[in-house]
Amino acid sequence: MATATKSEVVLENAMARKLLKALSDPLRLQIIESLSGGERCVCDLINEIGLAQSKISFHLKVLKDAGLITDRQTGRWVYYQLNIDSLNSLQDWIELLKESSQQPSQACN
Amino acid sequence: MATATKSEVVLENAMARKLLKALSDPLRLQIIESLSGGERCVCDLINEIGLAQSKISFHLKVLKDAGLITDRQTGRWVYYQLNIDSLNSLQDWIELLKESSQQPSQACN
DNA sequence: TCCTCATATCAATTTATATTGATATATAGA
DNA sequence: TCTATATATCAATATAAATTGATATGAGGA
Repeated sequence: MATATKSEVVLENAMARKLLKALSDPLRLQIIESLSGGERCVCDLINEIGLAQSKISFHLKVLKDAGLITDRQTGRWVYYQLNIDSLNSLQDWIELLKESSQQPSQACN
Repeated sequence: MATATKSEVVLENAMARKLLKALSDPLRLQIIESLSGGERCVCDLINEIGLAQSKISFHLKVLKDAGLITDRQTGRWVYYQLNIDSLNSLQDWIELLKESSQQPSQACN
């Protein structure tokens, strides 16, 4: 069983909060799922998902601010990619939840 | 590496959507984190989190509807508990994302 | 039966978030 | 330098979600 100090848990929670918020929109999930197929430029996403460019850009920014994706510019194109580290963090957070809920339960009242 | 059929992936996605939405609120995360310490009745949560009862009840409903928690009534008390299965589903969904992003990337344009 | 307590629900309001359409920026090529 | 293209940003609006305070439900005990 992994161990985590209290301050590590607090950090995990803060990060999880940010990631979960960013993942709470269906359109952003579509983007994430698309990016799980590999790096894509914005124009690819626009074609694939079939939505307004400003909309896609807006949601890409939210995902990027949360650390879920990274970008890289080449000429006029900007390529976006999943950030696997952030997915690992989220998995770790869930793992911690599961672990602590397996401990003997507290008295209630 | 785990394998998943296309329809399984679609199901995973639909479930992930629901779970992530429910986890996108800070108060609900507090509740989840509290429940990770074991089963709690509503009054415990109210004391622990220090917020209005209607607020707590509202968010508990959201979490329950998403399948993240279960409840059990004893007399006048209702006890809530984390649903580990839902956490496993979420982990699986993240795992799928990670796996597919490790495959050779698609041509872009 | 009546009262109290734990919890749920509801309507009104507030607050947060997403969408839209337009415009700005910046790069590449003519 | 001028034009076309890719992407980002912004103000206005629309939509969705959370909060509040009040009331309803339903169980247990007097």
